[in-house]
Amino acid sequence: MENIDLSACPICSTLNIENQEDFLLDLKCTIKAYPKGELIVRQGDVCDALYMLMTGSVKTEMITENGSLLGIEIIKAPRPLAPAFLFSDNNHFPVDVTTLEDVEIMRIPKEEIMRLMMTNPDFMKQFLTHNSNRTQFLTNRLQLLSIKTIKGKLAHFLLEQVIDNKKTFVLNRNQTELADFFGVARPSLARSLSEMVQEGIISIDKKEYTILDLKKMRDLLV
Amino acid sequence: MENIDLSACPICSTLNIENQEDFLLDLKCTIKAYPKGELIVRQGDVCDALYMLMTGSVKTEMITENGSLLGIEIIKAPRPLAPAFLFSDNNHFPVDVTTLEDVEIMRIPKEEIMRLMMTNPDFMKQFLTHNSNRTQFLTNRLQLLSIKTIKGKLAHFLLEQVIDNKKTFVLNRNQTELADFFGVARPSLARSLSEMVQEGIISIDKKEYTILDLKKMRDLLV
DNA sequence: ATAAAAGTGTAACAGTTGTTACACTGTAGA
DNA sequence: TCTACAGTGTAACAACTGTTACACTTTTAT
Repeated sequence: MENIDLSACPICSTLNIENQEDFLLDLKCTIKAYPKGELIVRQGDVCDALYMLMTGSVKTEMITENGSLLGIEIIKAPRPLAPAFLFSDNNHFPVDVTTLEDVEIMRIPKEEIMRLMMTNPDFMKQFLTHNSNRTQFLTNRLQLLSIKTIKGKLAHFLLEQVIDNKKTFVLNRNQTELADFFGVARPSLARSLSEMVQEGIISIDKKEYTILDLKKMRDLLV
Repeated sequence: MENIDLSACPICSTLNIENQEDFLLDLKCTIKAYPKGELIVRQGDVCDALYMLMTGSVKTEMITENGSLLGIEIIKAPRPLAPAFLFSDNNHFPVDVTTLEDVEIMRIPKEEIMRLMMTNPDFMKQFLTHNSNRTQFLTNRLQLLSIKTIKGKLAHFLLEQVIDNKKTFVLNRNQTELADFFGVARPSLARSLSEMVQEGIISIDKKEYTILDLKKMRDLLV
């Protein structure tokens, strides 16, 4: 807990370092630890406080009405969980949250967040920006899901991983998790992947993917 | 413009009526009118001001990379358009916005919104709540899209329209728009609808839908 | 009132994905 | 090191959706 680096947190980084000590002391909050592999929040749970992931990582997923899973994202500390839902009229968590390793979570009451925003304009701005970014993430997710073919989804997703023109990258999801993320069946995803390998579009080595043919890849989006 | 009822606006309703006059006079904003059927915002346009829909209605839709449409929502005045994106790091509109009738739109600079939030805690809270509600909407949209069968989507969507146990309701979308909303092909949607009618689950008269068999309807979600 | 446009019903067929099953491989823990 | 177990590759078949086409109806505009 002492070694938390608030400056890495997307909503707290503007708090002055000199204030950080006082900030943490003043803040009315509770910290709780959870072991690896535990379901810590259920879809539908009331969200009346900000849950800040201090250490470790978690995954969030949505259970659709037909019972199938939809992976949403993997969150690494430090970052707040579902900050947007703290203020919504229907303040319930939209996802299940499961720990991927041992984690610590700080629970900050809604009133405290309100107070912080009132007294600290930078915090408010950061909170807004972070929520906006989350919305953008969801919008992107929506776009991915609306692509109808699995190869199309793969192309969209893999092209997104290309940073600085580096065509080799490592994913943090295995095939099963990727299938959940896309909302498709695992064998179907495997089939599409192996076809893309056969067609010389990509190569795969464990979780390391390499894009071999950018043009063919882009064609999959059409 | 004079007959705008700010109290109906989800982010301005807490402004005192006595303030409303001054509020509108003080506010540095511009108002612009657009005719029906015009594309007024393109996906990707920079969003550096809050666009408040004052009169009329618009629809928003997303163009996926394969060129197909995905209808997002229909917005009626008064309501802000895409308020969440005003503060995101990548402040670009995620959707196309097209007018459904003659509209008036007020453009309020980002700085003005910041000022309002600083000076008016209620406004801030409302702004936050509204953005949270938008996120919830997107989450729900995500859930709808992740349902794999068209009948499943229809069941999810139609059951959502049942308010106060009233099993007859009027949709504000025609079949073509509904297909876009679901991200499916129009003839496919028509087929599913006519099958559901034949099976005695629903009846349809123009845009008026009646749920005849709740049990069968719920079974479609499994 | 009438023509043009938009929206709907329907069909045949192709294409893609889901389901289920099973063998195989890699990995982590005893 | 060995043993579970999770993860992967693959196949056959069923199920569902997309595509295309066209007739028909309703709405809109002149």
